[in-house]
Amino acid sequence: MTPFALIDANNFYVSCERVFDYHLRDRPVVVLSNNDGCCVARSPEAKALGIRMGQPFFEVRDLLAQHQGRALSSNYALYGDMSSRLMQVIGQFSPEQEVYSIDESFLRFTPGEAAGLTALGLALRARVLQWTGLPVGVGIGPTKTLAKLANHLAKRHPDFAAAGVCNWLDLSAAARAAYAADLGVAAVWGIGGRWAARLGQAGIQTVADLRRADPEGLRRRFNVVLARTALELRGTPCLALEETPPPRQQIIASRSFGQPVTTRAELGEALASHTARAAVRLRAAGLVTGLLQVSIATSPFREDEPQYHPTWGLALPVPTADTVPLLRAARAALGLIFRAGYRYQRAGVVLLDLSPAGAVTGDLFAPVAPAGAARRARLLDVLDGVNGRWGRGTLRYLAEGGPGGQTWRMRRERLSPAYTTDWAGLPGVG
DNA sequence: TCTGGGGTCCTAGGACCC
DNA sequence: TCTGGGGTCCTAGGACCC
Repeated sequence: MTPFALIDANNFYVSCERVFDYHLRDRPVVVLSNNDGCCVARSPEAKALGIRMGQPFFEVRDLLAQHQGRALSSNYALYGDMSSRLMQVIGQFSPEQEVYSIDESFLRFTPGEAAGLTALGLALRARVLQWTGLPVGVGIGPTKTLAKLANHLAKRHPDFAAAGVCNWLDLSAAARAAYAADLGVAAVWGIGGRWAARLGQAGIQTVADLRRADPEGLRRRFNVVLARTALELRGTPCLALEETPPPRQQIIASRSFGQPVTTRAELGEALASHTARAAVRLRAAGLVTGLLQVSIATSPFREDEPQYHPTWGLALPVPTADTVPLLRAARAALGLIFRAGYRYQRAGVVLLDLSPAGAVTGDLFAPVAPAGAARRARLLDVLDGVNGRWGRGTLRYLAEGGPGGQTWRMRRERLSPAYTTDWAGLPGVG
């Protein structure tokens, strides 16, 4: 049994702000989303006033003022900086660390370390507080899901809240059963409101119910994710520590408007700005994109108004991280979906089909009009190079069209090792 | 003209997480 | 009047290909 710990900061954004502003202590504080629209972090005092996660700010503005509360616009540069310090301190307690989100981290320990983990949790919590000023909760368990559950107890249950540490491994079987019977199934990692309702109808209401349920039956009746969750709750690990994050699949830049917009020009300006931001992040990650997707949408809250939320993706002629072709694609996509007469509330850009910059040479995408030996040789060359670097992946190449032609069509094929020796298997070649 | 399996890609939607 | 942003995974149907 290899124990896991989950460490996460309490009310992370608010706690970051409090480190630098003494006047924010001991009073209700919320941090707001973009456009100051919603409350995305709440101090304990704000939670005590009944302010919910994601609640629109205009609904709580008066309440907050009545209690001398403060509402802050978000400062992501600050939170990002505090996050790196937090992760660095946490990482001192185990060589095996997974940074799970901006304020959460898993650690894994060796079986031999299991006995001393409660003390380690207390020490970790004290050191993080002393070195960063951030309060954290620590949950320890034999699986990631149980570490998460223990963390939930550490932060919310009176038995653990004072220490801020809950070690599932230290609990007796009777104590585990009692806590599990006390917790609704929605307290489990991966089970949200919708699933909790569906499970409730099936007679599974508490964590204890879910631990009792037969995983194979859950898989048949619901899905494999739920079956895994049930196994993890019983102490059978199904989720591994992911020390190296999996490659990114998409980069999103989207925003709501402060007020509805109606013209294509306004949408175009917003999309240009989103595209530029996404391109900056793309380059920072050392990636290129092969597909840009644009979406615009009316406000789902205005049920009295006609709704329209189209999406359009355009393949880039050449995978790129340059802003100019991306801007051009975004404008073209907008032209294909824009309809006058709607009040649009948000616009966004998604970059998809990401691959490492420089992994494929531009040569591959140059016009290769004549079919034949030269072309095959060139494709084969590149395939070797790509396969060498990536193993399996997606290869894009020009199948038809030419420099003077009007049709530039992209074809894509899944790359498999066989293709390096069997070039004839590639559609459009030879 | 009909028959058939095995695939990929795209759009859309639902669910979850932080 | 004002209702976040950035991600993941899964499913389904239609178009298209071999």
